Amino acid sequence: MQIKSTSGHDVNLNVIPLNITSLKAACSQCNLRELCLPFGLTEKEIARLDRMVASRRRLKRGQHLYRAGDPFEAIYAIKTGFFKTDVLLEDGRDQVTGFQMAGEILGMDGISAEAHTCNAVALEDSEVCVIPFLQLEGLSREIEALQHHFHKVMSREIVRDHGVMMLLGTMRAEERLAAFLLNLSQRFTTRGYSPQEFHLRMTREEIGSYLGLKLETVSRAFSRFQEEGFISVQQKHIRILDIAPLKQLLAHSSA
Amino acid sequence: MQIKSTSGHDVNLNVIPLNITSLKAACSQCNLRELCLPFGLTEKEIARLDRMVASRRRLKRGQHLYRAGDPFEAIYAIKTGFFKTDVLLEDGRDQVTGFQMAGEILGMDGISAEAHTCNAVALEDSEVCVIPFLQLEGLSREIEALQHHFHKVMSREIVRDHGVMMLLGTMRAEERLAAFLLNLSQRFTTRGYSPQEFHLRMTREEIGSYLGLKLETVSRAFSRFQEEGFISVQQKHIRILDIAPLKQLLAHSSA
DNA sequence: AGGTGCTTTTGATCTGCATCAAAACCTCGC
DNA sequence: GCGAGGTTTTGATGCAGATCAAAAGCACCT
Repeated sequence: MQIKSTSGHDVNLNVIPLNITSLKAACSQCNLRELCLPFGLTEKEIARLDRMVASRRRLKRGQHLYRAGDPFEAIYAIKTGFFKTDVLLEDGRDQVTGFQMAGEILGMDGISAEAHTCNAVALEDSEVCVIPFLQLEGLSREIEALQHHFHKVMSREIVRDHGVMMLLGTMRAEERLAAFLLNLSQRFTTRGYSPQEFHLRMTREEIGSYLGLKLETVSRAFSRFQEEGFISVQQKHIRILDIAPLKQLLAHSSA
Repeated sequence: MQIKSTSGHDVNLNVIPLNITSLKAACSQCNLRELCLPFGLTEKEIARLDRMVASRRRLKRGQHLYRAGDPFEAIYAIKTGFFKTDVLLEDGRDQVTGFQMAGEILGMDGISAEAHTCNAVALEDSEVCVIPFLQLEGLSREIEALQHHFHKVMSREIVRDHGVMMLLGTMRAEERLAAFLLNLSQRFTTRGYSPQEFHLRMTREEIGSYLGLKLETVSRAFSRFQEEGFISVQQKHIRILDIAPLKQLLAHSSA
């Protein structure tokens, strides 16, 4: 079984290629354009999007992109980095509602009330493209493909949330963690990274909060998966050794 | 303790006033237009919406409005009645993802994949307005207020889902039920019905599925609330006697 | 290099909800 | 009015995951 050292492969795990420094946003140059808002647009249309997405914003690890209550003005496309979103109850309890990576859109929760309803925090040094929302609406009244794709992005968020509700409502601890790992693996694959091997940007506590579990339970589930030989865990470094039993865990509850 | 019969008040609980029979949709005539898609539009703009929302559909209790996998063509505005949406896992487990009432929009989950991802079932005889989606996109490219309001409606769905995730991830059984009852009460109020007294359209099992609990736990929580004098329960008829302790249940976890 | 604080792991025990079971109740068709 | 099927309530017991506790590992600072 392939537990050999990962020496040569780490390179594409932490570093997202092509980290352009210039703050002139340029969807047309961006390697994420097939994942992100420009998807399906013609070159000409992307050029118009370029002009609108005027600025970028860099965030250090731990910095907030926005906080619950902040006035809503823009949505954000993640260019590089990794984020979490969380909501807070008055009594201090909080819940991580999602983890977002390159090419994904943040901030759509703010449209309804013209203020953000959750916090978005960078889990590593990150860079986002700022998309002023009124301008996006303006442009999507002119570019049908942009309008349609934006609707799909919002709808995808709703579908994703339903998946999390399913997870929180019906799954047991190990099923939740399996679903979480498979989901990450899937998303890394889409971005051209290894599906088997990746680095978790979040703590066990944050994973637990997202999955509706305590951090100790998350840790135990990781240990269990490792004992069973499904994965290898070294702190935040995860390697999926055998994906089948993880998938099977989701396929039938009674196991 | 006032558990006396509610004889004189039932009238506005089950029957939604103004049940027009003609199948010519007419947002301009609809008493829900301040809640539903036409919100914020001028009379002229509503008239254009009227022309687009060509048809209505009636459903008997138990009938599906759409099923997971059905091709996506339209979204639906609930004119009268009550729905649930649920998702199914291959192994048979399912999760109710929401309950929808008059003025709310169903079907936005289908936009992303051009197919519905959940089932929508009428919990009582209902009527919906069919809004062909491509036409809606077309019209909202022309009517800025319609576009913006539709985005708000989608965003509201995302925010609602985050609330449910919070509930499922961090709350205990009685807190979940309290949140559920307060949410229903709030929505009935918005629609001009009594906030204190209403009729549940769903079974204990459906409530349980939505709240991530078993039906027995839901039943026990109802009984507990009744013992404490917060509410009176007679089957599906609920009367909120003292709203404060329900709210308090949500305010601080340690109780 | 050593120290401080954070994160993770692991163990022991506790508990809220699930599960199993049965009775009561409500609805509807005949 | 009676019987069948579905829904709800209530009780007894079991268990998954929470909680409490402590040690080990790791990262970052001086």
